Amino acid sequence: MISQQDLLDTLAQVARALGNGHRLALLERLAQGDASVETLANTTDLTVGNASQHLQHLRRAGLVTAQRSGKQMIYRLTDERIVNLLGLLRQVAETNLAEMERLVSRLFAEDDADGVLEAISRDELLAGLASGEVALLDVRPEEEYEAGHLPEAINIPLEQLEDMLGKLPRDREIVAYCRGPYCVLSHEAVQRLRQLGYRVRRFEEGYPEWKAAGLPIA
Amino acid sequence: MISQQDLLDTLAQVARALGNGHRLALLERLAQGDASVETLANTTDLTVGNASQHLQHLRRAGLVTAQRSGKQMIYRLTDERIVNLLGLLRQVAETNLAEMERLVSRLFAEDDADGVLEAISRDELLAGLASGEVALLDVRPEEEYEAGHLPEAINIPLEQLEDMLGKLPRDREIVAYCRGPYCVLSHEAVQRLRQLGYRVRRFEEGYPEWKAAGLPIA
DNA sequence: CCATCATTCAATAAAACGATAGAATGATGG
DNA sequence: CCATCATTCTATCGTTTTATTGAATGATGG
Repeated sequence: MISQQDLLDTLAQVARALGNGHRLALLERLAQGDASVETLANTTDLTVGNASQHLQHLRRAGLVTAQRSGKQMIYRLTDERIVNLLGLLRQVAETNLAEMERLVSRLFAEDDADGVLEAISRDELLAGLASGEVALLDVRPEEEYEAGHLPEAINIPLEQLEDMLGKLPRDREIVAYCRGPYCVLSHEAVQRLRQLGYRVRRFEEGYPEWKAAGLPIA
Repeated sequence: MISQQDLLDTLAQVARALGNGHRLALLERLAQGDASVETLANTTDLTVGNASQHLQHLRRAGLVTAQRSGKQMIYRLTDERIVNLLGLLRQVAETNLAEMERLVSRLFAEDDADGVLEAISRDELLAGLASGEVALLDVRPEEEYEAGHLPEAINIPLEQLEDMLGKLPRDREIVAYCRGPYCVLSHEAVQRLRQLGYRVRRFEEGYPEWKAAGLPIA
């Protein structure tokens, strides 16, 4: 006989798959685009063997799928909603766990005592784009930009920021985005561009959240 | 120095708190309304000590809060969004984990070979209520009904179903609901009422989801 | 078919988790 | 203040999870 508890136990398996920082890092990386085990291992600072093991765990939980392409295994998220799930988990954690707020503020707000770096919300960004008052800047590595980006976004990887200033408009406010709410690339870019006199803010989300919301991508 | 990984590790702690069937059962019970440790232990088939331990775990993760009331500790969900989080987890699991689908169908669909018991969605229900074509039936125990229920819902606990048929209208379709998608009470009620000739369907969600969506409650 | 490369599997040890039983704490009513 | 009740804490043991290591598998190009 089947009870409701069996369902909850199975549900718990899925939640347990999310219950490891390394696996969350793998999922966040996969939200940028499909990748091989080696790529995933490199971008998450794991050994290949360890990454493989965590990916199997995620696969058993139905969160990722794997497909062979030549010598490599290419992993991908099974479902766009996983990004929504992570986003909601993040929101709940930030609201209700003091430790979380402490970490977030230490990661981001240290150089922002006056709050001028306040991030721009999705709705504000959509309005700014519609009115043509905002130019979008993608500061992720070129590879991730190529795998998908917000419409009309200019790509300047953070390392090359000062070398490619010519691509940035001076007549509009710039909104920088990167991998997601916890990615520091856009935060760093905003600080450096402000020093140079640009009018620039950070988008509070990133490419994966934009895509998971069903908004158009390029 | 703080890294993004520290944030993900903290986030993983919260996810790990969801990674146990008993704790999910406790959260589902709390979604019906606040409750004492003893009540929670009884409704989830745990010993009091064990329930207490799991509740501490949930509290450390920021998912529940406790407040003393006389001799008892009353626990509650810290955040309505936790219901949304569980709902999204459920959706992702059902879509991507074959095991999950198998369990759900074995729990519900055994006596429903012809699919006539198909559940009604939230949008359909709202339309039916607006047009007055639908009467709502809450088949949870009276105590949970009293703690909160959908507007205009009639309460007939499942055990007393046949004794209180007089409260049910004959001129409208009846929609039965209970604790949530995995709760079997409304499913059972629909089967028994159909045998008696009533026009009745099951609401595919439950009271907590309705409340978490910000819809009006009584 | 062989050498190579990417990935997975298998075995191990350390750490974390989960259930239980019994002691300790904290509030209540006499 | 004492007895009682609800809950939490402590200690223990068996199970599960995690990282590491090295061997095995599977596809590729010569």
